Order: sequence, then structure tokens, then C-alpha cells
Amino acid sequence: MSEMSWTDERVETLKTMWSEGKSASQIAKELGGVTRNAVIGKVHRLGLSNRVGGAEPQEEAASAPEVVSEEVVEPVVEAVVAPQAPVRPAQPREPAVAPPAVRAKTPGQPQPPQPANAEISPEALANLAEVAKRARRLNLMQLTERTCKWPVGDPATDDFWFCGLAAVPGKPYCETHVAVAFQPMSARRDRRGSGR
DNA sequence: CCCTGATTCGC
DNA sequence: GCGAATCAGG
Repeated sequence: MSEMSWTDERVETLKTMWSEGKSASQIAKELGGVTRNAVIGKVHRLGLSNRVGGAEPQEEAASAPEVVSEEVVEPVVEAVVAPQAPVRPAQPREPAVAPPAVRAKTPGQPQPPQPANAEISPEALANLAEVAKRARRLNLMQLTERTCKWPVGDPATDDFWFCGLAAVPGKPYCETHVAVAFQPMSARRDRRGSGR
């Protein structure tokens, strides 16, 4: 049944879809009975090869922008982020408890327990509270390679700072924070008894 | 490995 | 003219 051929109608569909930026495989699927190679081959024979630029328009989804006008290049000034914003630490060699999962927004809300304490050893927890007092409370700009970059508080408020104590060489945090950030997998497992 | 289009060449 | 196979690239 069906000698699948390039009828006027099918060619029209091809032209339309191709000009709309659809990929050869998409068109082939739509037409049915042909492979993307067939579509590409036909496209070339029809002379409507390159539509724009070259090959990348992988986009296209539910919402089709329908670009009918010219493209307007507007200068976008990206926000200049800190030199080495450490909020998302370095390489948790093992697992590492994420630092005080810096809350996105929680204005006016105090943040007593920084990390989800449930996973931290009592010792570390104690030091944590104590070190908070000694913390130098540095801001982003004051951080250096040798300062502890453990974030404290809500970044959205002015009640936000970094520990700033002497960091362990090679690590982004001071000893106390390294202890909570880089916990061996085993240690964490031990501490969590229940669950699922 | 998934995908894209481009080319080749026997049919 | 057609399109599978192949190539070149992301």
C-alpha cells in the first residue's frame, strides 16, 4: 500500500516544517514512511538546505516563540559575582554534609541550627556553636584562600557572613567546619540508625 | 550514546 | 529522483 513518495502535499509539509526549524528526524516522523535521511536528501534536492546558520536549532517545544521579527541583540549585563563565591563548596572528597544549606529566603526567620544537625556528631556540633562565637564573620570580599568559607545565616539578609577562621590548608573550611562538611560515609551511616 | 545536517553513490 | 550508508560535528 503506499509507495510513500514525495507528493505535492508531503513536499509542502516538508518545506513548511523545515522552514520552521524542525529537524529532519522530526519531519520524517511527522510524514511517516520516510527516514530522516530521506528528508535530508529531499531537502537538499529542493535546494533549501541551510535555513539559518547551520546546525543547532535543537530547540522547539510546547511554546513556540514564533520569531517573525528580526533578532535584536540586547546587551545583558550579568551580575558580577564574587571572585570565588564558595557558597557551593569544593569537592566533597567523600560525601560531605552540605554546608548550612543556605536558605534562599526566610526573612525574619532565625536560623538556630545551621546544618540539619541530625547528621552531625555531638562533638562537632559543640565546636560548631563555639566556633560561631569566635568566627571572624567575614563577607564575601574578605574571603581568601586561607579563610574558612563556611556560610552562616541568610544570604538575603545582612545577617549573613562566613566563618573566616583559619582554614585547614587545602580545605575551604576551618577544622571545625571541615569536620562537619567532610564526614566519612561510614561516620554518617553510623549516626543514622532508623529510616526507611 | 544521543542527536544534528551533509555527502556520496548505487539504484 | 531517491535514500541508505557514511561522514562530520555537538
